[in-house]
Amino acid sequence: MGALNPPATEDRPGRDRLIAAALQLAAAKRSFADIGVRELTRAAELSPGAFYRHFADLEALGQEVIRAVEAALHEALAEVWAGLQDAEQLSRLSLRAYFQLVQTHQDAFIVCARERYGASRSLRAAMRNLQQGLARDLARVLAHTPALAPLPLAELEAAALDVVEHVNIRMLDYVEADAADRRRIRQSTERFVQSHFAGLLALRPRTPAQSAA
Amino acid sequence: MGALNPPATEDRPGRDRLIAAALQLAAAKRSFADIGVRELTRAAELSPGAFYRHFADLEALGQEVIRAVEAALHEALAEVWAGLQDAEQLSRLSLRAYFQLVQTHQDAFIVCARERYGASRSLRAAMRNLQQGLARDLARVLAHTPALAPLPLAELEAAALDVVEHVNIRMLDYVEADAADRRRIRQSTERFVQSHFAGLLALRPRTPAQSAA
DNA sequence: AGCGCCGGTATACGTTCGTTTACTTTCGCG
DNA sequence: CGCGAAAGTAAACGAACGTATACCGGCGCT
Repeated sequence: MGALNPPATEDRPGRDRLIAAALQLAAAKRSFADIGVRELTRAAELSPGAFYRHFADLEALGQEVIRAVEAALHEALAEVWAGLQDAEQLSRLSLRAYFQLVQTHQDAFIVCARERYGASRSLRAAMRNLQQGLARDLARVLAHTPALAPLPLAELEAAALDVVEHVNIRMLDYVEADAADRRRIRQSTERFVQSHFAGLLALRPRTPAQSAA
Repeated sequence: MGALNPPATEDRPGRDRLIAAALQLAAAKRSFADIGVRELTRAAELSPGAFYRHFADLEALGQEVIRAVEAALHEALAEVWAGLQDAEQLSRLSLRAYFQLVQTHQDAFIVCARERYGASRSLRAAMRNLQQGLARDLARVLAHTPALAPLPLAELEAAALDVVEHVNIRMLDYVEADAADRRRIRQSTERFVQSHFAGLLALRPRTPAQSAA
């Protein structure tokens, strides 16, 4: 997608202007559902009809943005996880990469994060999918750490999903905060992650052989 | 407020019809911001102008609904916490009361919960306030349980806020789920709470006394 | 050279909307 | 009884909206 990965092979300036304008407007207005086609084309300096040359409706545009965000997220985290040598650093490095990514693509990430609770059923579903995919990947990585390896994968995935959801929300506060608060939010988010997995282990019955969920 | 606490001393049928219709519409459309005055008055079988006899705008109506929800929540939880004799039962009983309340006032609770991430800055703030108040009350109760008493109150409040936020989100899934999924969601929410506080204790440097709550 | 598609424009149609205004009805109360 | 406030109505205003249609220039091909 144009706005995140510079176009390379594709060259559709009008389309890219539409996406960029949509991100700006949606970031300001809280959701794709809150922007109108006319308003959007006005911001992109196009005529109203031009929108339909590229998208069937605003939801289609939203779906594309979410796909792009998912790709960027996946790539960044895969890189972190590939170069990981110390399991202790997993949460710190992952969260660092995540918040960095958010900072460079603020609008896209904010808008997608909000869409998780937004008006459009299909965009909500797309975001839930994104989160579940992320949680599955994360759980696989967690399963390779010595501390968490004994836990059943399903439990790791559930916990990972809790974490992903929590981070999603904290990020919404993050982008609206000033520098000092941002540091605080990053720290408390990391505490949350640590604490959540620590609790998972602490609640595990003493003998790992016994498991009934 | 009319829709939650039957009117008693106050009798303003038009106003109550407006609130009821707003809850229905907002629950269907995902937010107060997505309904229009005309649409609302049409649903309430009033003329468009009638709305302004009762509210300055839709946000004012939203504020009132949030106040009512806050009152209902506060009352129900205060009752649970007052009659509590076993600290082990805190999370189970609180969540039971909460989900019960949600079930009987579905629309109001859904809409408010969503407004936490919604388009209106002031409604978002109101919901954040509600959550913080809840977290403060909860932290005070937690501070009286033997297991958590040694933790600093600020830490308890932060953890309580995490819990409140998590529950808020799970509830959104809850109301859209069928009976079987609802049971699952209630259980996993309780696991989350347990695990979160267990992790808080586990990460505490010097606390050999265990007895997980 | 000619054809067709792609991305763009201008324009028009019918809705829907928020809000204001001026008028009416009802009713508690001094 | 009379009157003022509260709660309702109808009607009108201009504005914004989504979408359809018809038209046009440039580009890539054959």
